[in-house]
Amino acid sequence: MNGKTTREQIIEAADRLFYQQGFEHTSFADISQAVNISRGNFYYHFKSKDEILDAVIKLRFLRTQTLLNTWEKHNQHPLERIRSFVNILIMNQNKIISYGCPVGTLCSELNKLNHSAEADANKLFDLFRQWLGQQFILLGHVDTADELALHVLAFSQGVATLANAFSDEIFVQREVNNMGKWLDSLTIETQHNHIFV
Amino acid sequence: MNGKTTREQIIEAADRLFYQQGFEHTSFADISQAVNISRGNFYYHFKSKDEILDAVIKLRFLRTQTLLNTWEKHNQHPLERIRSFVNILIMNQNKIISYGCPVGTLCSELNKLNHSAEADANKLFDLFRQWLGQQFILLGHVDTADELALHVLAFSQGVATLANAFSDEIFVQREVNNMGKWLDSLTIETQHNHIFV
DNA sequence: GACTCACTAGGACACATGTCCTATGATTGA
DNA sequence: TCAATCATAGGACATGTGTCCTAGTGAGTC
Repeated sequence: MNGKTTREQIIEAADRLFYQQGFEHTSFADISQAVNISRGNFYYHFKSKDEILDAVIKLRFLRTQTLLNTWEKHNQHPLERIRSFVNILIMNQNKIISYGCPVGTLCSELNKLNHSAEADANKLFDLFRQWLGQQFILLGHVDTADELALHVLAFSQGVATLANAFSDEIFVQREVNNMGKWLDSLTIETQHNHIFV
Repeated sequence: MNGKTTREQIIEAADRLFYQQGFEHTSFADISQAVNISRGNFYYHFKSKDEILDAVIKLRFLRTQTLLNTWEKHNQHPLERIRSFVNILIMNQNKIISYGCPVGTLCSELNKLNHSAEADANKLFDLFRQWLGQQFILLGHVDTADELALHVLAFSQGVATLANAFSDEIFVQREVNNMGKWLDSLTIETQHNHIFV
């Protein structure tokens, strides 16, 4: 129909619905309705609901990697790359206000469900963490790179959670500005370091 | 048995289980087992599961109010009150690492469930927001009180989310220290203002 | 002792859900 | 053209769940 295989359509619909409604609260009926296939046909493509979850996490993982690579290519300066990350909050503002952060809310839910896929979901956080850490290393903050990475990550999670609870765009913009200034102050301290990769 | 009415026991068990397992994932069987009563007996005390959720949110709301009042009594200085808030992350470290923030995760879940109680749950956030704002006003930050309150709230949410995902105590302690320094810098800027209530 | 009433136990009921099975149509390759 | 494989539809099945109903218990009261 639209060039995508049924399997791909299922994964993408599941990805969207898991984000909007949560994993547990999304039924096979929901997904099959979204893809317009029968519920029984489902098990030809996936042996279980958990298998779909795995596929969704894998998809998000690959998408994230692609995104990070894009930011690296489009921004010579590590600081600008970090700004790209922070700017997701603006770019995806509407979605975040409606449904929160896709990564944070998924990890949180799987944690409560005591689901075995929790570790895989946490790897999404790890991906950002490693990448941000790498940028801070390039900025010269070798010793504190991981701490700074976690700080930026925590910032984004906090803003996403409250943006969702309060549906407040202005708050998001203001916090992103704050974070921008904080990033500036980091570079000023080490502006002698101009070797980037 | 232990001086509590059955109704109270149900609410407290539900409060704990909703926190640990999530609202939807907690069944009547879970709660009745925790309280040691039959599942059927349940509907004598509550007409529906949603009614239990309402009672749990109400309980949390009252507990929070009590907590905030305690902090006000025990700390003359608004800055110390705010520090008390930030220190929940340390005080409840183990729970937060295991299950995240009770408020944040509940609001997030109810949002995904499109549950009518979401608004009530968000009032828990509002309670902290108003209270923190009040303290910042007392500190002299009249115009930016609400912004600062949201900033501190977002901070706590971000730290709780990552603490849960990474199970990292050191990260929590470090971020709390950072926030402490940030609070110091706020007072230094306005240390001429010494009128507190 | 009879009565009331708060409280409890146990099971029935309808419904949704994840899973599985079988039959049928579509596509492909020799 | 025909057989084999892919893909799909539809329904069966067991299970768990929220909800509801009815019978029973036990303490207190007249």
